[in-house]
Amino acid sequence: MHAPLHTKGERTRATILDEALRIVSKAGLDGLTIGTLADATGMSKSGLFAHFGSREDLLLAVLAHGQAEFTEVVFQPAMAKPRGLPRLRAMFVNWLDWTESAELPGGCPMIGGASEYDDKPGPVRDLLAGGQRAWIETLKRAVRQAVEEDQLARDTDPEQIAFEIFGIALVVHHHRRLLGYRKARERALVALDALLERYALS
Amino acid sequence: MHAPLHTKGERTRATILDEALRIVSKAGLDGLTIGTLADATGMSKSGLFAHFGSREDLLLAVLAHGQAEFTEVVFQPAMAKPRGLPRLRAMFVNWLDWTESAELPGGCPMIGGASEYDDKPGPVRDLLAGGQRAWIETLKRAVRQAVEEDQLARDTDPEQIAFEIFGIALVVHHHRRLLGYRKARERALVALDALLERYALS
DNA sequence: GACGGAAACGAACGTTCGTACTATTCTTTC
DNA sequence: GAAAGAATAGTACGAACGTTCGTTTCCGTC
Repeated sequence: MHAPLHTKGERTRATILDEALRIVSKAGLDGLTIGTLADATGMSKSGLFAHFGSREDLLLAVLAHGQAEFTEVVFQPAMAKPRGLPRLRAMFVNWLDWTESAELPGGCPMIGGASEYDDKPGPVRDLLAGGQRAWIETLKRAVRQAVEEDQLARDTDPEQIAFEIFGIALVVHHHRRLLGYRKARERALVALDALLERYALS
Repeated sequence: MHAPLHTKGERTRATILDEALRIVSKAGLDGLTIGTLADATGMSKSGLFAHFGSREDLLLAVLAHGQAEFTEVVFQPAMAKPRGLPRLRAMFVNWLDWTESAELPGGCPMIGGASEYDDKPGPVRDLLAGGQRAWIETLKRAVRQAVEEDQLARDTDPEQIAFEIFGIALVVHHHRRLLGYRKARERALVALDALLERYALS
């Protein structure tokens, strides 16, 4: 799944980041403290701290780790699907799966981090925004390819679709996590189908 | 706008809550500390603290204050509109206005609080969830009335519409705040129109 | 198996957190 | 205007925060 990690430091660093991602998922970026992360990994604060040098660097490393996992779990499998709608649908479904993945007991760390850092300029916010912008571009590209493949109407607006898809994903996340809403996934698929139907070939 | 506040305590408590709501909007619920709130209001920590008795009670009071303002700014003006679609549209537009209101420099405190507390059971989460459930019910009621008024098809699914409307509001909030996306409002209105068009009378 | 560097530890720093107590100042009421 | 009570301030607390430092333990290499 990953390239082998030779040195001891790289291995523990990887396990730290795995654990940190889980904590961020549940407690948010603000909820990730050196002390609790040290306890969770069975390390000392100072031993763990030495791997990152500052808390901000830790946050950046955790988010980069999360983005890499997102790419691996959501994006790459979708790329195995045919261009256009099948790929777009796979991206969406994989995205929903990701947000309720067992390894993320508190939902997507990037979505959670977004609302925590949307008013805190700095590298963390920049990393989050960059990742999400890239993902939006990926969605738009899939829509454009669906137009090229004659699966959607030629006047389809990729950005509008990407915008609305993002909204569906956010409301699934929100309703399921805060409200315990069980029908979220089903409703999300209905919404996606309706959205794509809007731009169906006439 | 509000009932007059007789005692001094109630007045300072109100100004504290106003300031606290602004801080929560920008920094989140976790970002609201007794110390910073005391500084922002020009009070001492202990003097301010005495108004609430605990930090959790402070958070609950701030959220209740925010919910009351939401009702006043978003819900009540919409109730002045005719039943059905006009009212539903007003709810939506007022909601968007609310999230970019000048008094909320960091966006809607309830949306922000939702992702912070969706994995932290307790009174704060309960209050947030209760408020959002009530709002969803209000949206559904407006949709049902639109059906009764023969503005939407009889097989319209109010819950699906409320679900998707919530998603549009969330993505507006997200895109504008994290990504600085300027077209959010325009795209949201397009999305709402399309959503309602789906259930238009045939 | 010994050496050298990487990795982890333990203790302590200064700061801020929420909270508790006591004292002081200001409001309200007669 | 004085007494009573509410409202605010001052001080202190233990705990947790991120961070630094010197030391110790472990790993990889010759």
